[in-house]
Amino acid sequence: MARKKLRHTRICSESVRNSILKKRAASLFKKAEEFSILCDVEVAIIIFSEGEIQPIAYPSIGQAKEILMRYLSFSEAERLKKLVKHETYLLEKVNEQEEKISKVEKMNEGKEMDILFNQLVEGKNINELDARQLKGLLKLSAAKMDKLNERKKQVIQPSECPYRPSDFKPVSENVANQTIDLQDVSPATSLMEDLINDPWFVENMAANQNEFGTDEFGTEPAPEEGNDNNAGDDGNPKDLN
Amino acid sequence: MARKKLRHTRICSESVRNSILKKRAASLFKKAEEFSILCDVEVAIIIFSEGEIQPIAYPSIGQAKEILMRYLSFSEAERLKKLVKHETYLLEKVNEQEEKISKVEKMNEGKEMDILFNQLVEGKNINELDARQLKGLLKLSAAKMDKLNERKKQVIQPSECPYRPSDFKPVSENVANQTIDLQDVSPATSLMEDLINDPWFVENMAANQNEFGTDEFGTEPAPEEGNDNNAGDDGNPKDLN
DNA sequence: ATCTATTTATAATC
DNA sequence: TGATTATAAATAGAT
Repeated sequence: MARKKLRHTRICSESVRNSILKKRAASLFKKAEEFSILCDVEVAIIIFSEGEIQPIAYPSIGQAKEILMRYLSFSEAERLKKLVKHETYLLEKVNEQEEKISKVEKMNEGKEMDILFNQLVEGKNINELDARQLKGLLKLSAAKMDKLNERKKQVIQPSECPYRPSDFKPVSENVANQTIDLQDVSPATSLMEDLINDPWFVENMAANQNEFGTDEFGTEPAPEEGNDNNAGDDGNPKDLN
Repeated sequence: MARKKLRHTRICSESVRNSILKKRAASLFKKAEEFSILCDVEVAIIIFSEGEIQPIAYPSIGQAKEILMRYLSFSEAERLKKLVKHETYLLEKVNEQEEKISKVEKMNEGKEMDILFNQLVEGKNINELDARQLKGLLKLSAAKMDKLNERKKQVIQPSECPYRPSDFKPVSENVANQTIDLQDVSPATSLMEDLINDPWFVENMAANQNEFGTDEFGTEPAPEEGNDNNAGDDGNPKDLN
């Protein structure tokens, strides 16, 4: 600084200002260079001139960037942490959705089997089903059989449970209400009536005897008729496992 | 610089070096301040001293950070762009999953209605259903009615289609095979037999007459019996829309 | 820290 | 622009 005391205001003339800017920037960088060597420090300087997009930088734009990145590493790390957290959250959401789908699809499979079961009961030909459907139906049939056997034990040995258990619901409420009254007849008889009138039971019995898909109208009371017309079924189902 | 020409080598003494460092850093910042006012520029300086974690910065650590971030904005923007792209990808994946779920759930609803329909046919009491189930069943019943009516037209006017259409499958194949042969009897008769023996049709007729849930065994051929025991149903279903 | 002999930086001028 | 120069500012080393 010379000839006049330093001014603490902006230089009006643009040309002068630009001239001074160059000199001062060079000077500043020179001092920075000297400083960094003398004191063994890393110095980075960025100068943004109004209107200019590209800044002036020391030691160079690239090096300054590297130094500044290092300086910003702490807050950068925090920002990245948040972003990673958000990303993790989204991935978790995706996984949740996938689980939900597989759950619903499983439910769907169960319902499909229920429908197929009922269709079979109503007389659908077993030959129309594929292996997957047969497999699912066998599983469903086994479950229904288990329930029926359990009920059978309960009714055959009424001493342990003389009255109809409250949690037992006949498959067909109509049959129980109209044709049979468990309070009036012997349990064994009511069970047989119940089972005979239950299409599920009929179908399960047939399944257990390896005789799928009798071609009669399955929901019609079965035992009174001869079941000898198993049209279209050879009685030898393939091994589905 | 004074008393001796400037050294271009590192100061050995740590104490001296630190002393010089303070002076020079202050001087540098003073020049930077003067410069920024005089030339109307933004200046940011970062000084990393070896061993020190926290750097010395001008105009302040916070302001320097802001300026440096702006300087790095271009490469920063690119990084963020990539991250946002990844995030968008994940969000799209989530949306896809949600669509898939709603699709499967819709399918599920359809299957549930099918099951309910069959259960009703087998005698399930209409009172056990809730509004949603009734609504779904009404929809399903309407669809089944449409199909039946279509078939009715086809059979009543056999001139346009003298043989059984290949795409027509009786609901109960047994009934068609055993009790009725469409080739041998008049179309009208076979239709009536077909419909009378079809539990879906029976139930749909009942539904269309606003008489839900007769307490009889619904899969049993119905018309031969008096349908006057509509126990537990007042015949006035609520508006489900 | 303070002082001071020097060196450097630079505003104004050419 | 670039060089000159008078002078302000910076500062190494001593106190």
